Amino acid sequence: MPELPEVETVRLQLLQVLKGKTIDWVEELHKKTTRDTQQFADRLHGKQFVDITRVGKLLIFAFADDSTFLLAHLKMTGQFFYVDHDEQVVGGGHSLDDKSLLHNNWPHKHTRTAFYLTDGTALYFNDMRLFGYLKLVTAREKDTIIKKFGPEPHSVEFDDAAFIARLQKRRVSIKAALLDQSLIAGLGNIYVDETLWRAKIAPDRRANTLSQEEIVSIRRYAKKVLNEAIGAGGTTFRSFSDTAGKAGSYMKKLKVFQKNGQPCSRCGTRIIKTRVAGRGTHWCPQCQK
DNA sequence: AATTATGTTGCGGT
DNA sequence: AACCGCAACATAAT
Repeated sequence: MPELPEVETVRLQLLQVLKGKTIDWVEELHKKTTRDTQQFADRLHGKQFVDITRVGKLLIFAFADDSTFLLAHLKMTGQFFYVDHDEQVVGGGHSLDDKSLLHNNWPHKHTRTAFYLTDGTALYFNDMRLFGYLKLVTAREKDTIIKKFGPEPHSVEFDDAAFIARLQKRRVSIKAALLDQSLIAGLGNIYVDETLWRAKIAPDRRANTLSQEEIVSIRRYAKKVLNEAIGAGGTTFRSFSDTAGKAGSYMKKLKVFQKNGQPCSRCGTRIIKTRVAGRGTHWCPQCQK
């Protein structure tokens, strides 16, 4: 599920409900999720949420005690759910009529970590495939990790010239390059395919064969696609909605992802699905060159 | 029923 | 530094 727009959607939802709340105790239902952190539960007792930020697809929780930060990566199947007294659920990737999400059914099969708050509400981290992680770090460790990320496409610090220079040293496909979070942060499989269709670039082009104009165009459309997807509350191709019932609507705007066999909306040629950079890749063989 | 695919990244080896 | 393949894991679809 989550690329930058989905993680941003989760961030905004969680910030609304968690800000100012204090953790009473933490239950680790599967140790792998917190594998890198000793005394995970003990260290979070009494911590008060003050902010949630995001770098690429990584969520960063800040507390009133700024000696400690909680990093959360959803990877493929991580989801946060916040359950309040009225059994209203906030999170990602669930359908509203799923009765297993009622308060008295938590934690459930895929809940890996549960945060019980002092006001009686709870935050649950579910992760079916166990790739995601929760990790406690110091401010210094957090900064070291953040430095490894490239700029996000919409960032004011994004330097087109530096991006061009780095891409022109890469002999891998442009698809592989755009998935590399150290070059440009936030794109995943869906939004790379969508960006390249809009920029009219074939995903298997070697990065170092792109012109400066083409690279600038990629950045422009990456920014546009991500911003539109954030505005739509993200994309998911399984049932998805948030408590307001509007999240996940970017699905309707997809041009190529999971559209194989359907006519390209620009030229009518059938969209194909091939394997590029080891990933299922959707594109128009006619208008992407 | 076995094989294949799935939204992400990190590692080890070249 | 860049790159490639594979690994982590669970489940649904073919």
